[in-house]
Amino acid sequence: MRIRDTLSGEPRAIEADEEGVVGIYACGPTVYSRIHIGNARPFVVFSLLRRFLESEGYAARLVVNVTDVNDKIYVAARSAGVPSAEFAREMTQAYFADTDRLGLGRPDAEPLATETIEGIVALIYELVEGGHAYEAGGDVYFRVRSFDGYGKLSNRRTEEMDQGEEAGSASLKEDPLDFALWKASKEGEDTSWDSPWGRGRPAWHIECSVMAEEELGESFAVHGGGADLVFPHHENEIAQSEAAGRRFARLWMHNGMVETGAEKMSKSEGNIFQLSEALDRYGREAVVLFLISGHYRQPLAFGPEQMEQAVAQVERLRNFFRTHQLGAPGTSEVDPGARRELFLDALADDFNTPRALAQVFELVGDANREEVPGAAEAVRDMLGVLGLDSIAEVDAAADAAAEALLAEREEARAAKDFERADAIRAELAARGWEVRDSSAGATLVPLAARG
RNA sequence: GGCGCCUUGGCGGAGUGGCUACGCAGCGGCCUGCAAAGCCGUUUACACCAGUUCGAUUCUGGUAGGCGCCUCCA
Repeated sequence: MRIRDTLSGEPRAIEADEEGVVGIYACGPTVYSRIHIGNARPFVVFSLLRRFLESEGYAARLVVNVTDVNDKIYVAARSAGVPSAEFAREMTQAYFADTDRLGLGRPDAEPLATETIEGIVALIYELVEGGHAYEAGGDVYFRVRSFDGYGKLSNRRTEEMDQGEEAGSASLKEDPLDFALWKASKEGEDTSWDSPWGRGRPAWHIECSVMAEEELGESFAVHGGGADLVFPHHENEIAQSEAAGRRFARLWMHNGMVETGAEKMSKSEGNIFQLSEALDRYGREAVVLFLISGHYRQPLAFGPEQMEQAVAQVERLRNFFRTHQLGAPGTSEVDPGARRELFLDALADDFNTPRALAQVFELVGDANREEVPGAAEAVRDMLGVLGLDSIAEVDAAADAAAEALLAEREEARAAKDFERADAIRAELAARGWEVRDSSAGATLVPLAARG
């Protein structure tokens, strides 16, 4: 299993630790609003990466944090008129509910920043003791120039960094490059904790350094997240953890952005499409399929047309299972096992999901042409690795009224009363059923959900 | 301005120094009472300009355009 490592810029093997565990830490959301399709991409990518690794025999452990204390949460809570802790709790629950609907299971651990305060304070204290951080007016800042490796992940040099920030404001920093580890409690902030530097709360980056270590140890296999986190978030995590003597992540993996039009979907751009709405309109299979229809590192275009395509692809796969049963007899030149190997090879090669999906569709096409023993099993297994084996499930049985109409239509057809038969077909369509005639008789299929 | 990435057929989106990616949509056909599903065929795809090469969409250089990060962001 090789993944393109952001730090070295090269494909590198994923290395399990001594216990044989592949620890994966993926940055989760800051819960100040419902998550959108773009936020769902890393959730899907890393959930499926864990799934694939497990299917390959690794013991994978996925940790996805929730950042539930943050400036934006204070702001959003205030405008919602509720205490920020309560607001964060509600949004965290909404995040769990929304991602549950993707049907990919939960990460193995989902730590909250607010439940990691003790460890956060301890690490900051350690950094201060080691000379890598300093207290100033109740805040604590990381001393960037004390860490030689700063900039190695995002390929920036400290000399070239924009230092013009906070022009005019009375910064307490020794150096404009320094970033906050701990922030003194301010007016209007209704959550705070005791620390050696007074009441306050953690700044943005520090919680991930601590949570990753608490859940996965001082060194772990993969650290992931959206490409927009490379700088400063992940750069700062490296600085915090490595300055404190940790080996930290052995490989960095970043997913590209979901774009609408030609722009990144982001809450600040206002061009968002909520995950829950996408699930309502297109169904979980189409949403998951859409999110893996492009390589994880590339930007991915989102739009109604793209989602309709995903719905149509799901339908094609579903139709395959409607007409191809498991345990099909016969012989064929087509080797489903070989397809499955190519599918797994594609995933093992920098998690190339579009290439893997092409193998699925190749086999579906082959088996639609001729009966291929084992094809249905292989397709279902491949989809299973991608969390999409629900597509193989048989349709819910039609209700009695629909079945009666279908029988009536069969009678009309037998009597060559096609006008009547077509009228019944329209009636069934209005009830959500599509009639499909075949030599084996007519069947009812649920109409596909379309946006 | 700095760093990184991208430009593939109507759309989405892989990939490769010479061999049909795949899917969606359109068109024609087969099948069908008609449809649907499925199958077959189909519209000379690789931004532009040079260079390397027997041969480049694939490598190198440049041009144009676009995106991301540099401030909160998956």
